Amino acid sequence: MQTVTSIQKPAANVGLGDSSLAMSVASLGAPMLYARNSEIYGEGEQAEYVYQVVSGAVRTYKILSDGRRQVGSFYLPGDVFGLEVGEQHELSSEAIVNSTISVIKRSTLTSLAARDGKVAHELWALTARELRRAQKHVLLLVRTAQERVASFLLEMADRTKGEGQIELPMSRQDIADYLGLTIETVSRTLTLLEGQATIALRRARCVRLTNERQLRKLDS
Amino acid sequence: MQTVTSIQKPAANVGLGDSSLAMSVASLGAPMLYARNSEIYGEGEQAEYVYQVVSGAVRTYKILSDGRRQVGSFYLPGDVFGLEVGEQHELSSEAIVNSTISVIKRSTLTSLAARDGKVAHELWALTARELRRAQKHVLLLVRTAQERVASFLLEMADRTKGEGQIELPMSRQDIADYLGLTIETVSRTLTLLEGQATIALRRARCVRLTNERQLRKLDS
DNA sequence: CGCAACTTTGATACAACTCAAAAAATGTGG
DNA sequence: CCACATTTTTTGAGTTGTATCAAAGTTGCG
Repeated sequence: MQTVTSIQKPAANVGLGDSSLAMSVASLGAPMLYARNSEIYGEGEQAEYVYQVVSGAVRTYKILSDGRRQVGSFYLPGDVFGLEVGEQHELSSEAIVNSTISVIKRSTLTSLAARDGKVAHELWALTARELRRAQKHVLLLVRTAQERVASFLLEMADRTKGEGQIELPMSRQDIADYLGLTIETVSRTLTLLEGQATIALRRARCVRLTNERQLRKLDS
Repeated sequence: MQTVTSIQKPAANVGLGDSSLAMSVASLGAPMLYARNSEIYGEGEQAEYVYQVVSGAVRTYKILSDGRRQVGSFYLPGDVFGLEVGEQHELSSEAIVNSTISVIKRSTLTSLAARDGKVAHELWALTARELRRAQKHVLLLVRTAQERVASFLLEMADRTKGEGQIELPMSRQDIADYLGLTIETVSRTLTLLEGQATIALRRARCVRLTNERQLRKLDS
């Protein structure tokens, strides 16, 4: 499960970064293949690289003292992750499914930033985006299970733009660890939402949002 | 309760910022007085200024759709807050007690940053610090009430360095809204910790950590 | 001193967790 | 392609930690 392969061809531009930084990572980065469940970096490791998902999906997480895992974020194609200001990675990261990840040396970006204030601002803005994401995560964790799941589904729908149908790359355990719930509660809540005809579960990892208005009411 | 007063003398350097940015805010900023419970800025307002606590204490927060309040952070003397990369403030902020706050125009800092890469890096680092704080907050919210309260007390002790004795500027409601609990649960948990001789409550807002080892075990 | 705000304590309710097992999906080798 | 093994997901029954509702103490200020 630890397969990591460098591939030669630059991947097609996923076209999700309108920022010059995301473009830089895409154009200057080396595309690498990570197998499902393989580690990309570990918490506490030197933060030598910055990453961008080309295809697939990534989770970042921490292991708590009691053995539970808390997922910090999910990253989808176009998303940049692993950028640190300090020397070490704050969380660990793994590929959720077989993924292509563009990898660029952090020093390349920081030396670019030293000469170009625009790049420096992009790096700052990227960290600020992560901050807003974490702040939203805090707000999520004080809500009910229904509200957390509804919010998660809407977020995924927004980010995948899959015409009302979401293909979830992650397991119930991943979702539970992101939402601060158990897999049983996530499963039960999805079943409940299905019973209300708020969503339709075509398969376990394929969700159709049949009543987005109702979901947004729960989210709000 | 909305008293805000500009005062003339620069406040004494609180000496908590070894970063040049904190120094810049302290030296270039205008000291202002904010009365207890007065708003410093509101969510969604233009983020025209950056703030540093000189004396007193500040909370940032959001109001949820159901009327509950979630406190994002507490800021103590030396702490910089209200720095945004975007145009608007993400949270609201209020003085917890009568406070002196040093206020500086954000444009002053950003134009400094445009000429001095060191300053640009400081701004970035400050946002990264907020990100780490928010990530810790996420981890806090998935733990038990005892663990949350223990962690909060240790954090406050570290930040106030009050010789094992903490003078809390904030109410039980503030603490509850920070920890994602009710005031009753916070109160009961403090009583429980007191019963275990883990802490001593000299007065409601004055806590002595009598068994820090036990608290750290809960925090871990 | 006396009132208002804050904190603590008590009794009960309920949402989410735990433990357990069935059902469904996924992968593997013959 | 099917039979089997494994993993993942769902469902069920019972428990528990925290919330809610209610009231009694405290504290601090005007």
